[in-house]
Amino acid sequence: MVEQEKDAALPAKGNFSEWYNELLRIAEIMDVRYPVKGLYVWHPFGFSIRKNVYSIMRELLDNDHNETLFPLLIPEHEFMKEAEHIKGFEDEVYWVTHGGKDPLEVNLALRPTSETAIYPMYKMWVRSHADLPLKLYQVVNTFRYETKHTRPLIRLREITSFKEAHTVHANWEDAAEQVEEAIRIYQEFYRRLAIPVLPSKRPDWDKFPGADYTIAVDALMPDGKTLQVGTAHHLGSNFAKTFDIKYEDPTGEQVYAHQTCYGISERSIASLVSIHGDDKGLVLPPEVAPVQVVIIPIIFKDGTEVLKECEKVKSTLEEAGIRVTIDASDRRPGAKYYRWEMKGVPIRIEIGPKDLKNNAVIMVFRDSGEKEQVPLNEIKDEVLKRFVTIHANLLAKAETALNNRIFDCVTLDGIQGKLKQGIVRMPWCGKKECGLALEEEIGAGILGIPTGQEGEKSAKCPLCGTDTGTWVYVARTY
RNA sequence: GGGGCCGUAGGGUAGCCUGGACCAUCCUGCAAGACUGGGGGUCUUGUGACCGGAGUUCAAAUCUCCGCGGCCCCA
Repeated sequence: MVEQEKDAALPAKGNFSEWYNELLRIAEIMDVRYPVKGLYVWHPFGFSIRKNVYSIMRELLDNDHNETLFPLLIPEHEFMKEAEHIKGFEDEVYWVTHGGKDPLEVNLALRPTSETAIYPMYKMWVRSHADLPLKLYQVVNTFRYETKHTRPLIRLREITSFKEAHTVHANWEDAAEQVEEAIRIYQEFYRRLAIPVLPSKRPDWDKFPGADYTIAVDALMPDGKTLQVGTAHHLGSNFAKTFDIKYEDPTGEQVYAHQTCYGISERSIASLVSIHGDDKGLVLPPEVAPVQVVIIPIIFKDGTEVLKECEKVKSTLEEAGIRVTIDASDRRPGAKYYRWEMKGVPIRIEIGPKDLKNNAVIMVFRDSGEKEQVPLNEIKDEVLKRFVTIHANLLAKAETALNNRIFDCVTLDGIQGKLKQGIVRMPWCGKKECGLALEEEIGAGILGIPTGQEGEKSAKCPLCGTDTGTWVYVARTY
């Protein structure tokens, strides 16, 4: 057994659950040892990934949204206004009931999401059709008292990185258009992370409490389960009526507004880490890698010359805006390779005495493992060029992995085997009884109807036998 | 919702069944030093733990109960 665990070795990715937990620890993304169930700590390295990921989100939203910040605490009487909404959340709300030793006159909810914090203010802010559309977002923590198995970045009691947007529109159609826009933004966001996602319209029983409908995007995890990594909700005028959000239209009439909200959380990072990572650790798209290039000096006896060259290469790259680190610690080079591979650094540059002689460096790429010699004066261009191809390669790989694991089934026979591997697409008549019976029968969830679906071949609902042209995604979900 | 398993240094473990020789084993990490350095180096020295509380007992890492935390399976 020569292959005994070297100290920081990961379990194989095939053992996903263990691999995931170990990766978060060894790659220094999350520390799960905080002594409260479901609450976890971001390591600075993980937080740096988060910063890079969320700056993409901000870039995409800042086109026509404004960032804002609302309070964490919501008074009970506001929280309790929307009946459907309460029903959806009441079992998982944390309540603040005391100030010091004294009971509060009005209990305060820790936001599980911010509709009921934001909309009382929207009531005051929205006056005229000229105020619309109103598009705000915030990145905040939210709290849900999860009773199920909690998991870092995936199922949390404190969601630390909830990006929620809340928009107000003049009519239902404008709001519907905004929901589509939200899904386009999310798909672009995930494209930048090299993650393919599947948008679908959630079945009625699975929509956001208080919404007209919900469209969500799901990513496929390595173990074949899907992870819901973004949602967009058409709220109709349901909340507008409850919170009395009205505007004066051009004819001078007071009418209820229509609203949407859409959110993404650190589940985006769970999918990022899980989908690209491999047996050696993280694999990060260059755009979000905290360290984009690591330089490893190869030192024999006196390392002065080598280190000088490393510094020169570093400044060259930094001038091009690249995030570079030199690992001059006194570990063996091999140990450094493993360490930085674990951390997902897209490009490694090795510089030793041989390279000084050749006026070149050795470049190694994390995604493919490929090695090449690059002349000193071409380093910057090569790195920038490779950043592009690495991203393309990761995306292509992930797309292939996804497409290979979507299976069409027209009957329930053999469906279990497929569900173990990934997502099943099957006909469904659209009736709730059939949907729930199906979920019960196969022990998996209906994700929803793929958006933009039309002209599908007609088939029979495997439960009731009705002809239908509607196909749905079905999967085991997180 | 139901059932099961588990908790020993920063990480992984031995010891637990059958209480005593355990001021607790080994690997790894960490700190210091020396030789080293193109894929996880070697040696020396040092550092660090029985989840919390209550109970049983002459004696608890070990047995019992409660709490907290983790993992797995089924619905």
